[in-house]
Amino acid sequence: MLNSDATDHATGNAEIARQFAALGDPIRFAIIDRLAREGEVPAGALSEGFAVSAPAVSRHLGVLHKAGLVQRRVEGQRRLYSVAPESMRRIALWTLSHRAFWQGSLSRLDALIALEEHSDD
Amino acid sequence: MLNSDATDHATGNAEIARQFAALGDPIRFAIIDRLAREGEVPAGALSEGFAVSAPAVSRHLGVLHKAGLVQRRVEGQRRLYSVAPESMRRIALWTLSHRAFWQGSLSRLDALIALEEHSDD
DNA sequence: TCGCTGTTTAACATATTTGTTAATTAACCG
DNA sequence: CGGTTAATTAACAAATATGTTAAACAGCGA
Repeated sequence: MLNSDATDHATGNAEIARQFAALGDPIRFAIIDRLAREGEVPAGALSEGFAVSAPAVSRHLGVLHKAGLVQRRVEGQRRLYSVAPESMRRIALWTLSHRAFWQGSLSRLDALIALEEHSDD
Repeated sequence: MLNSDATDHATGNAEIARQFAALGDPIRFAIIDRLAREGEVPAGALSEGFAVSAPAVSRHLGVLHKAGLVQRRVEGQRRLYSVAPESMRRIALWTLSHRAFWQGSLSRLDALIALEEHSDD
């Protein structure tokens, strides 16, 4: 058991973990997936789309907003939500930093060899 | 409020959401990050690296295993854990499927993305 | 102003998650 | 066999998350 550095090697690991946690709920994941496809969607439309009450969706949106995954824009009485691009980029970057594990159909050993070969990133 | 299809448009959304949930815990995220860098690591070594007890790490590994994110190999009295490549690929593909949201601004990254450009959408 | 629509906050019950320590299982070695 | 190491499972407390309904807030328009 070491200090907290041991659980947080790279910069911003805690933040991306919180973003993954936000994406971990099926409803929130579906919300993000839908926003990424449809662009801006008002809260009310999302409530109709998912099988929980409007207050529940509202709080899910709050969680996503707090995690930095969505942006909110006020237009009249509606709140229009959309995906925050930077957050998606952060997640994509993380997957790319470990791309040796998913590029092609690599075995675990191949992945490690690939990691050795381009150790930059 | 529609039926459950509305919260699960694409195939396997529930599964990837569970994987995000597994990655959402800071310790589990750090475990995955470390396994992706180091390859196979026995449970005991992980326990030493993170600031919680061995049983706690063991259960985190169980969660990761159940979510399909890690593989377990028994060697003598040790259990060697490693990242399951397919799960990483699934997450990477999800980010790529929404790359319109993040590919805009990083030029060094654009080259990497260009390599994947032929694959989907 | 009043009522209507859109959305969030409050209050609360229930379920899940996470951590701890103690006990258990399994393999190794004298 | 008996002791030691490696890891998991059991039992339980505390914290967090999720859903509901009711109330509150805010903008729109007659």
